[in-house]
Amino acid sequence: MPSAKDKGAVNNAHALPHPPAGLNKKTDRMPHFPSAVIRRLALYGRVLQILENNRTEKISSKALAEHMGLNSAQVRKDLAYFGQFGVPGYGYHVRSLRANLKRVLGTDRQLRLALIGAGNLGMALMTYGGFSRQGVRIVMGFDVDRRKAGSLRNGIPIYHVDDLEKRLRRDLVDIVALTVPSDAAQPLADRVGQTGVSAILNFVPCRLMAPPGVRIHDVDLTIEIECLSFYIK
Amino acid sequence: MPSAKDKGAVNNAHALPHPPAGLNKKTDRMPHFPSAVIRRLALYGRVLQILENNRTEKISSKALAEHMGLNSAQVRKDLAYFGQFGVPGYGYHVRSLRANLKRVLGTDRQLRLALIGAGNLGMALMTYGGFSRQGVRIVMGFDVDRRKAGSLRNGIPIYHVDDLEKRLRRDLVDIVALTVPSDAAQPLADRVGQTGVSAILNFVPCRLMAPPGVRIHDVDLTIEIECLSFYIK
DNA sequence: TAGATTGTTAATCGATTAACAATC
DNA sequence: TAGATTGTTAATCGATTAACAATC
Repeated sequence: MPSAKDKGAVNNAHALPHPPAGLNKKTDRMPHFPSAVIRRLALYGRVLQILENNRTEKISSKALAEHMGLNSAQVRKDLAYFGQFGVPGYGYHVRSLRANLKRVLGTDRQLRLALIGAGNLGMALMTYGGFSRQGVRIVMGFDVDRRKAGSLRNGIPIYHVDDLEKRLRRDLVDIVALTVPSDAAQPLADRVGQTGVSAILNFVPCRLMAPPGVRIHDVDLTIEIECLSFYIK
Repeated sequence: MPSAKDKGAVNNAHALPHPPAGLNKKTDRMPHFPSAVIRRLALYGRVLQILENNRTEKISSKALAEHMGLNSAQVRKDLAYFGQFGVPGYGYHVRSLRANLKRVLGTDRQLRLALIGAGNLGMALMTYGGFSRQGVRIVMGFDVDRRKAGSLRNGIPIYHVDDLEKRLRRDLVDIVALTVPSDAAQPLADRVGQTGVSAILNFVPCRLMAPPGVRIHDVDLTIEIECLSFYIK
C-alpha cells in the first residue's frame, strides 16, 4: 500500500495559486448543473435572438442543434434540465423558449456592475456597449488615481478606491470587474468580499482566492493566447 | 509565417515508448489533444513560473495538482501526452518542465498580432502589457476611421483597413484580434482568410465562419456575464 | 389519423481517478 | 538499499449520443 506521505517540497509563496475555494461538486445542496450546459444555454439564447429578429416562430431541436454544431439530443437534454419548454410534434416556440432561457439564466433582470481599475481595459469596458445589451449596467468605476476620482467616463462616475466598500454597499452592486495590476488583485477581492457583491469578473491574469459567498469568474486573455499558440504551431 | 512546422519532438533523451494517446482518432494524421488538456498546460505554466521565481527546483505531480486543484494522476497524464518530463522518485524539474511546456505550447517563439478595430477595446489591447509578457507582439492596428490611420498608439502603427491584406501579408502577421462592430466581423474574417494569418481572436459577440485554414477563438464577454448571472441568482 | 418531434431512458464515448510496476 | 514518485493501465465517473414511447 503506497503510503503517499503528503510532503510538499514547495515552499508556499504567497503569490501561488491555490485549489478552488469552497463550494464545489456535490457538497452543494443546490442541484448541480454542468457549467458546459449553462454556457450552451447562453449560446442558445443568441441563436434564438437571431431567429426572433427574423420572425421565425418555431424551431426543432434538430434545427437548433445544427445552428450550434451540436447533437439534437443534447439540445433537448440541456433544455429539459430546466423545464418542459417544447411541444412534441411541433418543436419549440422561439419567443417563449427565449424568454424561458432568460429567466433561467437570470438575464431577465438588470445586474449592476462596478469596475475596479480605470486603466485602459477598465476605461474600454466603460464605453463598451455590449454589457448593456445583456442587461448589465455599469454603475461606477474605481481607481487609485485621485485625478480620475470624481470624473465621469461615458456618464459613469469614477470614485477613489478608498471609498470602495461604502459605494459598493450603498449602490447594491451585484458584480465587480477587476481590471487592476496583479499585485492589487487579491487584496481588492478580499475587500469586495465584505460588501455583498455576489461575483467577481477577474481580468487579472492570476488566480484569486474567492472570499466566502463570492463567485470568481476568470477572463484570462493570456491563457487564451497560449491555447491559440498551440494550435497554430 | 512561422515556418516551424516541425513535429513536436520530445527533446527528452528518453524515447516515447508508445505513440501519444489520442492517435486512434478518425484522422490518423495529427493526434488529437483535448482542448481542456491544452488549457491546463497553459495553467501549469503559470504555476511553474511562480515556482521558478521562488527558486523552487523541483515539484511532484501531487504538489502541482494541489496548486491547481486537480488530481495528481491527471497532472501526470496531461504531461505524459507530450513526453516524459519527470523523474521517478524525484518529480519534475521546474525549470526544464516549464521550458518543455513552452515549447509544446509554442510560446517559446514570438507571435505577431494585428488588431482590427481601433475602438475602445482595440485601443485598450494596444496598451495592454499582458500580451508581450506571453511573447505576443502587437505589430499593427487597423481602423475604418481615416483620421486614425497613420497615427501611432503606444508605438503601434494604425493603418486604414483598406490596406489590410497588403499589410498583413507584408508583415507576416500570425494572429488577428477582431474588435469591430458585429456587422463588420464576418467580411473582415473572410478577408483575413486570404492573407496567411493562422488564427483570429474574436472579441465580437457573434459566431463567425472560419475561412479555410484559419482557427477562430471566441472571447465573448457577454456569454461570460450570462453564465455569471445564472450562478448569482 | 399520420407525421413529426418531444422528453427520457439506455448505450456509448471520453475524461478523470485509482492502482501499481518500473525506476530513480 | 528503502522511499518516493513517475508513466501507464484499469476502473470509475460523467457527458454525449442513440433509441423510442409518449403525444401534439
